[in-house]
Amino acid sequence: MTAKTFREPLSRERVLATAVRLVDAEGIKALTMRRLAAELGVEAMSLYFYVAGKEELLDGVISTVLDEIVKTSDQADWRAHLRQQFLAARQVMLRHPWAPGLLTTRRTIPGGVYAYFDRIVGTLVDAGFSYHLAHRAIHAFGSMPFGFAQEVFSPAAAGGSLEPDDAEADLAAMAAALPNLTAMVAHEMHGAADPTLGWCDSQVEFEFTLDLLLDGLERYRVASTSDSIAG
Amino acid sequence: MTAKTFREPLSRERVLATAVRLVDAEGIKALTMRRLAAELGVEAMSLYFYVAGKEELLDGVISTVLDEIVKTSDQADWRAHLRQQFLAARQVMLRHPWAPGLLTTRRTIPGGVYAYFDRIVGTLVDAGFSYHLAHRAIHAFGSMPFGFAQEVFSPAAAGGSLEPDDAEADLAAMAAALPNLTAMVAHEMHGAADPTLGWCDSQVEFEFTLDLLLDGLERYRVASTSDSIAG
DNA sequence: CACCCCACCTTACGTTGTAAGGCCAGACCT
DNA sequence: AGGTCTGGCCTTACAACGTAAGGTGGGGTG
Repeated sequence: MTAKTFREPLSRERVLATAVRLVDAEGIKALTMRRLAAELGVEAMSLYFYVAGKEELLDGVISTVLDEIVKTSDQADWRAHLRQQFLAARQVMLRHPWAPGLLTTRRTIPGGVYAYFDRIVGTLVDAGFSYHLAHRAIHAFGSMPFGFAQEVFSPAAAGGSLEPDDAEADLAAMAAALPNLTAMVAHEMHGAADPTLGWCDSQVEFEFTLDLLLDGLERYRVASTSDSIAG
Repeated sequence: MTAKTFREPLSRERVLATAVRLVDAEGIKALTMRRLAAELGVEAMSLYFYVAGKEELLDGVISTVLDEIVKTSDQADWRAHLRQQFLAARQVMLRHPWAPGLLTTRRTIPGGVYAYFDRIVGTLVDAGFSYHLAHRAIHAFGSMPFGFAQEVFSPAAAGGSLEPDDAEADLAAMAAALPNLTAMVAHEMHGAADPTLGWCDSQVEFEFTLDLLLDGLERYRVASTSDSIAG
């Protein structure tokens, strides 16, 4: 009877969850107050009862996404632990490719992030890091705790689609203008096993950079602890 | 005579330069077509003669900023060379704190960036890097060639101002909830020589991360060259 | 003198976020 | 039962945005 007129009552969680689904499906540009309201079978102004405004909506959206990173690693070694943690975060970001771009443009740090970093610092200190080195490590990690690296060469994930365009049209001209880059691409494409992955496997790159940082930090950690023993 | 009515004719360069100055002064939000036109003593639609639209304007703005990175290092050692290069880029980004955020949200790579990266790859290959390792290095650098690291903890540079707020109000509660983070802050603040710099000197952090990456890559380079000799 | 076209302007439309206030069903009190 | 309150949603309205369409005027060229 009431099937036509009945409507699931709104809630902050429902608004934010719907917003995430909307952005997943149609991109960040599609997230307007009116569009989101329509998605919920409601008028735009009704959202303001649960969200202070557009800015707070966006904050809530990234908080919702970050809350998906719940994986608590079972690894004992600090390197393996953080590695597993950051890779889990990366899986979340792959589900929401727009999230990194949104996160970096937000000027308020969403709630829960501090607790997240507190656990990371705890892991480092427990492993023998000084607070000073832990601080450095946090900075060095950059956005990797959130599961993404600054991929300047493929910002297409932020919204639009990457078109190959007339890439092969003037390949000769490109080779002349950019000799090193074209040589590199040629070398890397050659050994590519799976062409569907493209010549640029981000997963491998992500792990390489991550290990580079972890190994480098481990070296500092060992050096500092042996210092304190020797000196 | 014509001082009242005379007006410097528009040009793409003048439009973009004025846009950069406007964003420097009033933030990215202030960059609207009408506002920029007013800044040039002109109507909004006149800009479309020199810029296809808002998106192309933004692309042009970051291109203009990136063009400021012209410093060609005189260092012979690849590490010192790239270090000097990236630190010079950082100076540019410090002049335009909004640029990193804008760059990462753009979905088209601005012209000139490829040439820039081509030179970096050339530097690496000349230093004995394989194309494979050079590729890895490019990814590992992330946004550092552009002079900035992903600073998740201070996205305030993107627009708003960071207010200390009631940070000291419930410090005890924070210490309980975030024991590791508060301990780290306490330790780091203790040795701070210049309190005006804050306890978190980004310059030092930037260089630390940069050296971490450069040293790590150097290790890979040496390992690969000794491999090719030994094997 | 007629013409044209470059560079700029006028007008107008659709869309955005959101301020201000209305409306109505159910809860609650008397 | 009737009056009042109020939480939850809607209506209306406005300023600002990007930009499509077309006008205009003056200097250069035929």
